Amino acid sequence: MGGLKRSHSCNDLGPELVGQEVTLMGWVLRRRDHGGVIFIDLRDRRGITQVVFSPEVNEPVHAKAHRLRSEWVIAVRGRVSRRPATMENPNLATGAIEILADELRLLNASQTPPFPLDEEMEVSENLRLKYRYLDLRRPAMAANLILRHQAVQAIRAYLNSHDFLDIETPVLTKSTPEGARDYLVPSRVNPGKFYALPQSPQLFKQLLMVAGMDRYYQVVRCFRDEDLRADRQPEFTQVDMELSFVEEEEIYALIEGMMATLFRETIGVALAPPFPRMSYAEAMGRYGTDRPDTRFGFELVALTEAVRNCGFQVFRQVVEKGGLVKAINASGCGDFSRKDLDDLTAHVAQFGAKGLAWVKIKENGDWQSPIAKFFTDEERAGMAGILTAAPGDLLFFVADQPAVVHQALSELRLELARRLKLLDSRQYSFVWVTDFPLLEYDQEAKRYAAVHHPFTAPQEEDLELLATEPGRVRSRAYDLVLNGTEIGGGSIRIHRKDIQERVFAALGINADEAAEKFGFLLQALEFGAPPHGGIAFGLDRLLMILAGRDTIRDVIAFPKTQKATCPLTDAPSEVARKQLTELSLRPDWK
RNA sequence: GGAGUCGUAGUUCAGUUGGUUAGAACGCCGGCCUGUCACGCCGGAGGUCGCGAGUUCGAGUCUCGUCGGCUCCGCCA
Repeated sequence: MGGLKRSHSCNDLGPELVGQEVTLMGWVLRRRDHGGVIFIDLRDRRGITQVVFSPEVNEPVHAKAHRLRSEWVIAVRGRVSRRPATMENPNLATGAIEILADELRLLNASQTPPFPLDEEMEVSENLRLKYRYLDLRRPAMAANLILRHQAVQAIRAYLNSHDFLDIETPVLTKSTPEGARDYLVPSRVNPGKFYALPQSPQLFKQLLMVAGMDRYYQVVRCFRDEDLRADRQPEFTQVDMELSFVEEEEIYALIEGMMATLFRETIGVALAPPFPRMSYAEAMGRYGTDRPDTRFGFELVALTEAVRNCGFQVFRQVVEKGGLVKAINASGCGDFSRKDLDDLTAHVAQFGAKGLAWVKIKENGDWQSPIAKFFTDEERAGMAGILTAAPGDLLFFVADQPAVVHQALSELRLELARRLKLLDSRQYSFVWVTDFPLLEYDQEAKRYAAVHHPFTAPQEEDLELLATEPGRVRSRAYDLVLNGTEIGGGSIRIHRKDIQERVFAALGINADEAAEKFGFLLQALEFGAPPHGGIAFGLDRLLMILAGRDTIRDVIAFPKTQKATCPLTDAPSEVARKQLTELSLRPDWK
């Protein structure tokens, strides 16, 4: 750099520095060449400063500036100059000043970038990922990484001040049954055996509690070999924590404080804890999902009893077969077109709904609906009353088995909210969802499976149901939901071996299998395991919401495509035959 | 495993019912320009229409397959 040293960033020059000589280093964002005078917008990750090359200041330097191109890396030495009042740029933090260049060093040239970096133009994701280092130069993307840094710092500071220890856990660990598909790593030293990458440090953090560490946290990478989504990557980051000698209330308060700190210190939003709470049963009943978006209404209303003996066969038969009939009052949507209704019907069809009955309430209260004729006046009035229907309203009904009704109406209310633009990304609606079932019946495997994970404690008063009606046992698990996204979840754990064994029994895991898969945990529980519990947050999802983005890829420096590839490095890739034989792997696909 | 959608210049897109030489904007290259900040003006270059078959006198356009991006279902304790 020829003895030059950067004195300031491209964002911290103001009128107070007028007359001072500074040296900036950065990338050429744009060149405006007027022949006589040349303007360069110089960019680094902190901001943009205008540099002026004038023949009156330094003719050779001015001549040199003609050659500058986009994304060239340069060093500029010059004097800070106040801009004439009419030429200030209010869009730039440094818009009151400019640099009169007296020296220009070309630190590196650049090819013309494959896509423009200077605006918010939508560029194909493939190209952005292939040239991610260019994509990340764009101020919006840089801001996401900066936000991520600030968020992690705020969380660490909060947990450090609450006496937590940051302890690392293994990345090469043991594959365990249940849960997501594992990423496997073959062991060279132990032919035919495999490590698994952790889906979460669950067992290790429990062992740390047995070890007396009391309060543990880690910002930790986790791996799940499942199909990707906008909010799911094969590797993602958890803020993982575990505490001894606590119960639910202490964890709720701790986390509410952490969220308040996080939101204040990153985006300057003041949250107002405590957050509302809702049981799983209530969430399913009112919203049809265990992660309700509580920013808007359109709640589900049960009509099963009201239609049990009604004249509409479709509803009656569903009820007779043990199904549900539920409805949403899309208040004020009576002007939806036939196409709107068709689109919404198609939308709920993807979630298994065989139909979507609708009713428009006319000015005189009459029903405009394909199904109006199947009901008596009394039946219509009864349902309208339950739904508090008023003229101009639009009612939607779904009749089916409970899971279908709930999913269809849950997705319907989200789609309605999107269409009506009710989703304000600057509104932050938290809710704790509690009292989850401990187990659910897996139709395919013909056995019960853990809703949360197998180490979640059952609620004391439901313990006796474990052997008789396992599906009715409630757990001490909780999720924190923000704007319809599950951002974190955890539970009070089982710390007694006898209860852990009873849960394994309910899961159909026999003693031998339990010993083989989790023997180390069971043994640890016999060596003075303290009562403990914890929670883990999906850092990427949390950041997506903080950044107002709709995919976690935008808050991850180097994410993967939906096919789990990396266009930048071309991972995954083939490996040499020798590498496979060293690992005792004998591929048979060629 | 399945559904949808997109793929045309470096980028973002348009391209009619299948019809002659595939367009625009931005970017790029050259020239002019002393106050711009998405500078302006003049000129120019730039295309395997993702790939492969098929239908047709003729395919960017229709059909089938395939590859890739994205969204979703299943899956994700």
